[in-house]
Amino acid sequence: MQQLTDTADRIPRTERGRRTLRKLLDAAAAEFAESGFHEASISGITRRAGVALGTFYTYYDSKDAIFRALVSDMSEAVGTAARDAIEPGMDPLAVEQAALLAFLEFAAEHKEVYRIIDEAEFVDPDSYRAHYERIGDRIEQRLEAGAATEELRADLGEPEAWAVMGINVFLGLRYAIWAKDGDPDAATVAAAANRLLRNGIAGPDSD
Amino acid sequence: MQQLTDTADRIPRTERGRRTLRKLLDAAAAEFAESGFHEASISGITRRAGVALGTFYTYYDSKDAIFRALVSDMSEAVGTAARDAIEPGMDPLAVEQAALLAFLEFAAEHKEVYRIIDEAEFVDPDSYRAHYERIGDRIEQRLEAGAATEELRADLGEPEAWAVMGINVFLGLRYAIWAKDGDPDAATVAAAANRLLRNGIAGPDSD
DNA sequence: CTGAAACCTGAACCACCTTTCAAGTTCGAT
DNA sequence: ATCGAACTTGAAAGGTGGTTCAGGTTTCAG
Repeated sequence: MQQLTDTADRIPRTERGRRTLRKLLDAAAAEFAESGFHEASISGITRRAGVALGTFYTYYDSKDAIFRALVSDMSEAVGTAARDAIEPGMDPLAVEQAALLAFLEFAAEHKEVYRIIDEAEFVDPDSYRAHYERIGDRIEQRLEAGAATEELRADLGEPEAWAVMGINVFLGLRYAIWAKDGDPDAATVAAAANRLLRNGIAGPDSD
Repeated sequence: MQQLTDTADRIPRTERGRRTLRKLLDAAAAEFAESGFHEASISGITRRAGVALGTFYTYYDSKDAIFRALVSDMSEAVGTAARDAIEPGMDPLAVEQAALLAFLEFAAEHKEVYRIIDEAEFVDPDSYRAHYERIGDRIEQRLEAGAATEELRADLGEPEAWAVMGINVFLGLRYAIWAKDGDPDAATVAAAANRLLRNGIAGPDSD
């Protein structure tokens, strides 16, 4: 879409510039979350940020560019939230439970992140795919580490990692983004998912 | 967005009209799949369909309207594909495996369905949510039926249903939409998922 | 055959929004 | 204090594409 070395965003050299850049990013997050990428307008972003329209182009080359910057930020924030929840010494299943719980809480707290990353599927498909592949890889590594200590089955791989990721994302969608009155709380949901991982869903009469 | 009884699409009364409507729907599916909702243009749709621009408005009130019609069609097609895979007499875990396998094959065959339904999250959020809630409900019913015969655990509910749905959707994303050379085939993936449902992922040393 | 309804046509209208730019203001190193 | 660079401004250019509409063509029931 652009030249080779074009990273699209300019690094501000003064304090005022840094403040303006931050205001633009915050405003863009709010605007994209509220209106979606295409309904969002640059004039909407600059209005929220309290700067003139032209100022936008001092920092970003296009609407796409600021969206990409936002996706990259948020993708990292999601990863950080999950990683921070993991304490050394946890067994592999406890790790998965803690990661899911952290994710559910993060998603409830930052619904806009969910929406913006989802919309990247259409605005910036490469980042979208990279986001999920990165998370999938990380889960797969955790599963393999668990297999190495025989606390998890030995035959776990990419399909199981994507299955775990799917569980997490859909429970986030249902219980964080689409939360309803009377829903179980995040810890209860995470515990249910962990029971599934621990024992499966088969019953007493299962064979 | 419109009047009360406005269903937006007009039912053709002549044979020619029915042919034109079908051409428009097919063209719209192709156009939306290739370009996404916003990049897609009505003139692109009518060009593909081989009709004049104005003809579009004989059948649909807006770009949104034909998109909604498409989402509704496709949501139904996904449900049908899964349901047709289920044979009477299957035990509950075999049912889940068959449904997933059918879904993976359907998704690989109709990648455009995946994309269009996903994009409904932004173009027509109510349909998107309705789509997943309907599928979630159906899975939950299957789990409860399995619990009733004690072939599945008794404590399964909505969280487990959404977990199963998440597994299915993400395995579809990874192995149908983003298929790579050297990937396991659909049956292998479905079997891996079913092992997870059957036994969980815990290993010999798990407690 | 006939005529009214259904259907088709495509140029033009129009609203909206991204992006540019020339001119003015503020910052901060020296 | 000074001056060049950084930053800001907002009007207007330039494009795009959804939607309308008046007039022509086709269909099909009677």
